[in-house]
Amino acid sequence: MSIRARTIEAKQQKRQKILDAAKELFFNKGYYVIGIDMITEKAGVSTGTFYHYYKNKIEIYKSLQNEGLDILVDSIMKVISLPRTSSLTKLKEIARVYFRYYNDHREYFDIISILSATPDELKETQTEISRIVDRKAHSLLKMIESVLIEGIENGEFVSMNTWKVTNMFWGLMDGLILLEHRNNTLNVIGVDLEDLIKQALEITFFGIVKHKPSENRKK
Amino acid sequence: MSIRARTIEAKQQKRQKILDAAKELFFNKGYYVIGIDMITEKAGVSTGTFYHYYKNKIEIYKSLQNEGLDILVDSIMKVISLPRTSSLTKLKEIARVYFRYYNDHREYFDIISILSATPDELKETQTEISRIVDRKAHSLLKMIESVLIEGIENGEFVSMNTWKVTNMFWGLMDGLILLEHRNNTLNVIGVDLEDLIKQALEITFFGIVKHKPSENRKK
Amino acid sequence: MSIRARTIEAKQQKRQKILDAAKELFFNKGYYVIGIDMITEKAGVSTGTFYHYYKNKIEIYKSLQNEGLDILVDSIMKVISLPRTSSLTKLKEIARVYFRYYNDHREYFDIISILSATPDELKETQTEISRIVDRKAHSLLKMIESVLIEGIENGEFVSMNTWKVTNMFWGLMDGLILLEHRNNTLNVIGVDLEDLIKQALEITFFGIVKHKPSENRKK
Amino acid sequence: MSIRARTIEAKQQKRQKILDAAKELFFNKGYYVIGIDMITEKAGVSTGTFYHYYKNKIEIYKSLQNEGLDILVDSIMKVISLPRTSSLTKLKEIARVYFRYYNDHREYFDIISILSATPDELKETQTEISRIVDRKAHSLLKMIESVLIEGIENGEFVSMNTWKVTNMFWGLMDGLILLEHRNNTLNVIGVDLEDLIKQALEITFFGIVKHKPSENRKK
DNA sequence: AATGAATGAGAGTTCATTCAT
DNA sequence: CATGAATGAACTCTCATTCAT
Repeated sequence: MSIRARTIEAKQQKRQKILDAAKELFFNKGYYVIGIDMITEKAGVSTGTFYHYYKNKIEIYKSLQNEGLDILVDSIMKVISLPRTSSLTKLKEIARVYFRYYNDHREYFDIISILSATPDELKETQTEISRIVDRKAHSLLKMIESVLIEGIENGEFVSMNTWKVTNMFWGLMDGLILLEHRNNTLNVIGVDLEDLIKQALEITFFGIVKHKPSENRKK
Repeated sequence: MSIRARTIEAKQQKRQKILDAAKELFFNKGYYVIGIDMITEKAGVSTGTFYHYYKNKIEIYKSLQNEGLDILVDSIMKVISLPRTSSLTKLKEIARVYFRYYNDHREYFDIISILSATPDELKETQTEISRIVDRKAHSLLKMIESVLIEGIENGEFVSMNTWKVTNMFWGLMDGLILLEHRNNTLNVIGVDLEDLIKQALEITFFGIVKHKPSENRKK
Repeated sequence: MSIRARTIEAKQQKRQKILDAAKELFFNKGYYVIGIDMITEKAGVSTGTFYHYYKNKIEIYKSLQNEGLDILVDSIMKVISLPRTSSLTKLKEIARVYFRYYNDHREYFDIISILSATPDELKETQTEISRIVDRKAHSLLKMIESVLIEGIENGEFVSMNTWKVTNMFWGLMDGLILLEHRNNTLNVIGVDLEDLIKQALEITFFGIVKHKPSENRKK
Repeated sequence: MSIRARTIEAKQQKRQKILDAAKELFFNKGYYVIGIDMITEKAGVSTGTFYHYYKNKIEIYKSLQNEGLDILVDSIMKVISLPRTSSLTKLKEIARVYFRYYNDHREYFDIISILSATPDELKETQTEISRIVDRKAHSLLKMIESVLIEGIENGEFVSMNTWKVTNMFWGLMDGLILLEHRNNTLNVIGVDLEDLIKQALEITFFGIVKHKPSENRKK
């Protein structure tokens, strides 16, 4: 490895070090409580270095969203491109993947949670990374919508407003995970989150799958 | 009405005016984004007046929690003291009441949401109002627990850790409402929140009600 | 006593109550630390009432100086008008009286201490009471000067700049009392303040009394 | 001198510039009258810069006490370590050194004056510098006490409570200097402060030195 | 005469961001 | 590239004083 390469790598490492420090801090305390100084101190760099790698406080928050989204998108892409899999199964798999993501990358959860209340500034400011994140989140939902469209086309699902249902589907998962995120006491009575999600989805999907006459769901 | 009485009322009105301004602002933008100046400007009072009525920023936030909780507690009390009502029905009624509360007093939702992420300061500072709010929230859950205990005693429910189940029950409702709160698109496919809550509770209660042999729940 | 008289008296009492509260507070904590609210609360009156009796914060401080000075001036006047008393004895008596004043009215000491560092505002603002206090303090020194002049005239003292010596004489006493005021440990080795003052004055007076050739300063 | 060194020096200079501005202002007007803005304006720096160098208003005041104490302690240390000098002479020298200190560093006098009334906050807050100042003041008195102990051991002084006498000794000097500090008119009649201190100490020391029967106190 | 609610300038302090070195 | 000193607007909060009742 050349010196030049090592230097470039070293830079990337520094950038990541800052991001990691910010990730942990934002996750624990939230956007407003964390100051730049706390991040630089934890990362072991100077203020100037911070601003060398990130334009401002909002930018690093967006970068975290970006990083977190990348991991999630990757996992969901894999599910969607599964061959010989029913659309309903894919949706269920997507839910399971999201749940796994929550379990394995808890640090990102609060930060990416797309629909969650984001700092005001985040919404107003439109920087480069900001647009990337928005686009990525949008494309994530578009990917899910494609499953719904696929399902309609192959006769699994009834006709529907796919975009609205996509959003609702995501919101449902998000809400249920949040439920556990806030009070991890669900399994007290033998119901664990994964099960709850499954059942909640069943209820929801009841509305979108094409019913064979024999099927009956009593309330 | 005497002059004196009119004055006292006027004072109360001004206090409320400040609280209302704060309520709307906190609701829309969150604790950290809102400055005292924004509240006083909206309320049409001076900085000094604000601090005449509220000790500090945290205190007014707590006051909003208090006010919001009072409305909710009142409604739930009424349900609990219903005569000739099964414990299960009471729990379902409590859920419906909470949903109604969310619908009618949306301004308070983010602020009181007991399990939601509260500003760090709120947790640390222990003022008078702070203790009142904590006690009130606790007693709210205790009231719900009493329904569970009642249900166990009259043979409706199986034996269980009532306190943990109480928390779970509340978390479930809170999570589901939040789900709608974030993206109000649930009814797109004909499932409205009230229905969803009902069904979610059915799933949950399946774990705690005593089953007669004839009852069957197919999944 | 008529109702009117009783009312007037009541007013005086209220005025005094405020002054007493202020006296104790200023004495313990100093001018800047004490707020109007502390005074009114201690006195059991409203803010408005305070400003009814005293123009502002400075004014009540000056009033305390005035009251304190009155007591002191009275005592010193009595000494000065003593018949058949040498000027030197008078000066020594004045010192003793000042020492007694310090002992009996310690609350006033910090406040009146004429030469002590007074709040800046006090020096700059020129109100009615302000002028009275200044005049009174000045006349107190003038009274002392008169003893010196008397002493020169009757041959007890050498010729001198009486005004400067007066100031020095007062400063000496003030400084010595302050010495004790700050660390009341003088008597540790058997020297009590009264003695120290006496001796210090002896040293000082050695410079102003006319020495007979035979005189020798012993002890 | 390297660029780096020049920079470090520049930083120290700026820190000192702020301290000097504060010194003069505090000295002239007192702790409460001086605002941060006055200091920064005089020093020609911004508010932020002030807080870059000093944690808060109390801290810079303590820093001044620290700086002032350092100068004084240095001088007194030199006296104490004088070889072949009687303990009584050392005490007298300490007094002279303190008087010189007062003369040469008048700016510090009000600020360090250990026994003087310090702002309430200063007493209550326990910061790092706060502890340093307290320790330094205490060790200053301990140094003086060591002279007394030495004097007792070598038979110069009678047995006594050395700690109490130390405090009294310091208070005596402090009081006498304060006397002059307030009204610099002592020398009006040919008695200057240095002389007065000497004489006052003679009186005091008369109580602690071992008297040979032949000794007679004259002057 | 008495009240205390209302005022608002100004206090001390923080912190995201810039820029000379 | 990296530093961290410097900035200053903005923040929360205080308090002497006023004035309608």
